[in-house]
Amino acid sequence: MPRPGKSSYSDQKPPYSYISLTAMAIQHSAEKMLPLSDIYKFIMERFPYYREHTQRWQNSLRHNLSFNDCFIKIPRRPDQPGKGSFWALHPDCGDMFENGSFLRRRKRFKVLRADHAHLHAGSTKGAPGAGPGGHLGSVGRLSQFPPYGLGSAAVAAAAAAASTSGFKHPFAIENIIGRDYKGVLQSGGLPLASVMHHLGYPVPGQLGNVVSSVWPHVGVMDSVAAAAAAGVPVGPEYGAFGVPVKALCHSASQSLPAVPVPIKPTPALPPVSSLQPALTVPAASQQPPAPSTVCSAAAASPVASLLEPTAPTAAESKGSSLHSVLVHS
DNA sequence: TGTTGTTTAGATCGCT
DNA sequence: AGCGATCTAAACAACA
Repeated sequence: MPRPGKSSYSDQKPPYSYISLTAMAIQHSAEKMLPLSDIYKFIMERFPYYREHTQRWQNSLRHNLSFNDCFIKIPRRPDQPGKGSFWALHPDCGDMFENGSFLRRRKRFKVLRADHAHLHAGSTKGAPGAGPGGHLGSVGRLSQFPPYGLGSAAVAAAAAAASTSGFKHPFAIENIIGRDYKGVLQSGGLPLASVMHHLGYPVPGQLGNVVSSVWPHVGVMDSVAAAAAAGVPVGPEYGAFGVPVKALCHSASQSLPAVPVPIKPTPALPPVSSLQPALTVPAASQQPPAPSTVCSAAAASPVASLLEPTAPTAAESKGSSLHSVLVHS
């Protein structure tokens, strides 16, 4: 896999995997979810390399969407007619990339299910031979979200939370598309606040307060300096692909975000301090206390709560015992 | 009919 | 060498 060098990406393949590119596109969107066609558009707009051989890479990209548990499919709302579903990032997948870098995944993201019997009983199209051994993905993911309402909103909220989790690497999404990311925060377009409000969370009136109080660990620094500090070659060519001069990153002194992520959405939230233990990385994950701990906390997000429907139907019960983990290699 | 989504299979590459 | 991640190709079904 080529690494960023001095030449432009315009004539060579970007060093990002399809998973990374897709994640970028989704993260870049205001709603933190995109239809397939918009994912195509995002990639083609930013990476001229992908303006050719579209059939090849788009097929691969679709394969990745279906295959990888880090992507969740969200049905369209009735008032949003169109082709295909929306795709979002699984709330837990923010910790998927090594040091937040989109150049490399540090571990595979998988959704594990305690009750594998449902895998066999609840299969949709039958797909003979497509047993659970190879692909836990499609049936184990969040395809059972309701086509409208809380599901999509919660996904957006969790995705937004995940996007602010702990990425600090110069190739993290904030640094790649940081200008827009930052703009969303500052322009009031952050879906998290509105969605949290929708879910009944207390939302500060001023978004600036949100940024400063909800993400006090978020600072602004020069991405080039960050890259240099990380020992990553940096060249001016990144500007062509939206890498900002100033990008968000996290200070080392802060490891936990103050985003309240209760197990289930409740009108009255417990004090953040009481939530802190739940926000820490589970011991089983054996992850260092990296700034990305919120990614694990996202497991307790509204999205995660949706994985446990209160009154599951036969189909919905496929996700009733679903939980996600980051599989360490 | 074209797009979207799923699945299978094989190849390549990097890491241990 | 073995394994996992990724890429590529292909077939097929469902849907707008």
